[in-house]
Amino acid sequence: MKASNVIHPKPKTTSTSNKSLKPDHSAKSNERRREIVQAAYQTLAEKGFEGLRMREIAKRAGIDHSTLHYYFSGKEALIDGVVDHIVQDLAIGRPATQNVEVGPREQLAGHFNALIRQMEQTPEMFVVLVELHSRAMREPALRAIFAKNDRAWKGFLVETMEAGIQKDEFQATLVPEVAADVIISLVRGLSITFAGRAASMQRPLEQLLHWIEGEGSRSAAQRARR
Amino acid sequence: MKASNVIHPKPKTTSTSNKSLKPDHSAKSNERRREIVQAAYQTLAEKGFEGLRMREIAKRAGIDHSTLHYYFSGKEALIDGVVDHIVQDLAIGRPATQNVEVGPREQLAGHFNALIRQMEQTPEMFVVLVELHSRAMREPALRAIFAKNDRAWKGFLVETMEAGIQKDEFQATLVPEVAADVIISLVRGLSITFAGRAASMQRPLEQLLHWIEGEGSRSAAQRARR
Amino acid sequence: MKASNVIHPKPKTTSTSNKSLKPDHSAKSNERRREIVQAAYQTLAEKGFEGLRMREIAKRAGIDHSTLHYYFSGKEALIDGVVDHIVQDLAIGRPATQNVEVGPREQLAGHFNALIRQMEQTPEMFVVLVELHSRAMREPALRAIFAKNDRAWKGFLVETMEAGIQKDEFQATLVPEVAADVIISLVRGLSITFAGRAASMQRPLEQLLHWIEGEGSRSAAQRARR
Amino acid sequence: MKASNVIHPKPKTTSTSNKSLKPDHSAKSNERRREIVQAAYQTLAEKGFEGLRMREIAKRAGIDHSTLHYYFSGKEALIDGVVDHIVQDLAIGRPATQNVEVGPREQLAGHFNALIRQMEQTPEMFVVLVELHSRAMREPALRAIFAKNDRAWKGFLVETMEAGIQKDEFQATLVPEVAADVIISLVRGLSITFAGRAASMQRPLEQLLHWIEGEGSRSAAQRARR
DNA sequence: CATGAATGAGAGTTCATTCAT
DNA sequence: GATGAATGAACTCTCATTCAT
Repeated sequence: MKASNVIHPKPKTTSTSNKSLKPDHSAKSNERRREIVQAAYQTLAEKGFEGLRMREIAKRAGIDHSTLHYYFSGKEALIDGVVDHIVQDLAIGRPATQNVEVGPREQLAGHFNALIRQMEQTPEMFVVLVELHSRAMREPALRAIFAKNDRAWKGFLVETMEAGIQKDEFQATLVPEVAADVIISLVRGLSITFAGRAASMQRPLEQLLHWIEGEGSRSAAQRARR
Repeated sequence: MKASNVIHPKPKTTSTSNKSLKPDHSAKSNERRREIVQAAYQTLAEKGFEGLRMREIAKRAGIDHSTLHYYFSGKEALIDGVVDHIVQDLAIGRPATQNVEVGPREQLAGHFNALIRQMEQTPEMFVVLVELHSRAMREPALRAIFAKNDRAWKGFLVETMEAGIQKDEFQATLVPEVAADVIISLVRGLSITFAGRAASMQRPLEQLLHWIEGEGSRSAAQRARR
Repeated sequence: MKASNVIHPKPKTTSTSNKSLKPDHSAKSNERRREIVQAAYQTLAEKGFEGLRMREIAKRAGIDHSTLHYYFSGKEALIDGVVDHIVQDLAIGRPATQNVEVGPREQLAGHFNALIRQMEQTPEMFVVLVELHSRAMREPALRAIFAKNDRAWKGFLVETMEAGIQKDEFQATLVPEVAADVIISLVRGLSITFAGRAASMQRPLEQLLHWIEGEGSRSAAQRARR
Repeated sequence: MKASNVIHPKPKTTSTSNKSLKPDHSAKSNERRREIVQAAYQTLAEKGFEGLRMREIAKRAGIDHSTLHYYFSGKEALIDGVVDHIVQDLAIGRPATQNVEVGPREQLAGHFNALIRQMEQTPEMFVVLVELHSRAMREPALRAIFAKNDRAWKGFLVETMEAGIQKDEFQATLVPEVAADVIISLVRGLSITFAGRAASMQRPLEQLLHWIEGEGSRSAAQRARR
């Protein structure tokens, strides 16, 4: 990188979510914005923030780089768009709440499997996530976004833990909040350690699940009996 | 026709480990190099790769930016220096092997505590590590360096696991390698999730330790008796 | 590890004739390119390659130096443009073939006069030519361009020599190819020796013409009779 | 080239011959200076002024680049040294005056042969000469040096012409000064056109010699008889 | 005498951004 | 709405030169 992105630092309006600058959300316009965000997302996955260039994003989106500035007021606004996009994907990919139809153990196992599948199918997502987490360490605004996201994730996990304990599927001594933290951070760490090798995440996650069930839990005992 | 001369004369040796280019450095010179790497390290922690500027590193090191090029052939070489530095620190901060004097459980607990302390005392280190891991996802050479580092770390953990199982301090059903993977990735994830809040890492790590000990292990039983 | 990103991303295609990179240029754009080449040409004449600076060329062309990079991908490409320009001028300033209307002797004399006039009117051209020939001694690609140009020039001269011999205007013993070599190199040498004093080239060129005619040639005899 | 030579243009003391700045010409010191000039000469031949770097010259001379500044006050002074060197070589390689022992025709033929041999043996010399002539077009001081050199060369040639005419070895109608100009410029031009192919210079020079002798001159007649 | 260290001016190049069309 | 042209600030890197040792 010769010239950097951060060239014109601008007043820095704490950024990260002052969207709504362009209120004319015609359907076509919104579609274009989505395409651009997608292009930015891919570029970010491949080059990182360090190598993220407006011109490349524009080219990938099939538009002129000037046109890009028509849809997004600047690089920061575009990055905000990418963050929004990924946060939405994250929300979609995660159960909003404990499903009463399936048991907690099954639910958690399903959650883990979903994560593994996602890493197999869209590995770029995890690359971008690490990139963003890295940036979040320096940008409070972004950190706040992830914190909020984590709270939602953790909420689901805590709910699942409590249900599991109650139904005697999980270890009784489990502290739901601590277990949720372990799950979140382990997944996060695994996506770095085993980047691009989703299959390798399986056994560690299984191990975690076993621990959560505990030796004497009903489900564990049942499975042992089988 | 090669129009202008010597514009970018570097053969570009794909770099990454042609250290020893400046082998016989006087003590003072080596000291300067260390200072510069330290400055680069701090700058990287604060600005990330995205905002890493030679001029700022130089200013931080208290030298002219061209002097910086006297010590390091270019930005790449300097970054290699930072990577070397952090990898060394990593090696130093980690037990090389299982200590026979203390029990495996104590050893592991000590390891976790050391990590927490390190995150309290040098939080930048973890910021830089995430930055580097992020970059490693795109750069095989860097990935290889971390892979090697992980192997050493995992080696120690596996050894500890085996010793713990043998001495009946750890769960007998434990698969040492899987447990080691869990530990490494959990620590990695925690350093992101709880960046700057080292204390919050404690309970998740304790939970992990309990799981590793298992309910019926001797040490757990002993501690329960007390 | 590729430390910094995109620092020198150019694949460096060894260049020299990847023209047509910007093929479909609007008339205005092409005009600008011509202006820039002209500015580069003038700067080269005044400062030589040694003192050729992108910023000065830009200033001379009345544009920002970064705009210059909009039209030419780099210094090399710009220099290639200058070479193209001068080679074209060279081709234009030289009869493509022997004109049947005028006699060979007259044709050659006219050629010499044209050269003298050109040196009077555009002395920079010869300065640039020497600069380029100097560079060609080290750059095979440029040498090839001049070799091609020389072949065309020599072709015309050989044709003229042959016609002159046949029409008994030139010495019968003349070896056309050798004479052509003499002409080309003498002109080249005169433009150095008498740089900026075009008039001084006249007598040497007349002497050469006399020698080519020879003592007993018809035209010489005729002129002597008059 | 990124940074240029001409970086610190300095008052420009019209340069080109203010030597004697370092009066302590101990034998050893003078020897060193000669070595450095030789190194600069070679580098100039290979890279041209455009690529001439003090550090490379120093390395080639086997000394530190700082030491080079001890022997030469700066780049300009060193270049002056190279010019002096080549001008001396030029003087040595050329008969100071007409040799009465051998006939003028023989003398001239010998002169041409000597030039061809020199181009075979030390082609770099001609590369450097073109480089210097190119620069002389922009630097009056250097131009003056070459003018002086040319006067000496021309003096010898005129003398030879006159002797040849008198002894009836050369064409009676020859104008010695014009013929001398032709010789000088032809040689100059040939060294460019046939750079690195000294043998190709032979026939053009023979042609010139024949013309100078003229058809009916005694020597030509004699040779024809043989 | 010689050198390692340091400097500063400036080079080519990049890139986000703006503006007129 | 879209684009080609233009900008300027900032970047990495180079090099002749100087200075303390």
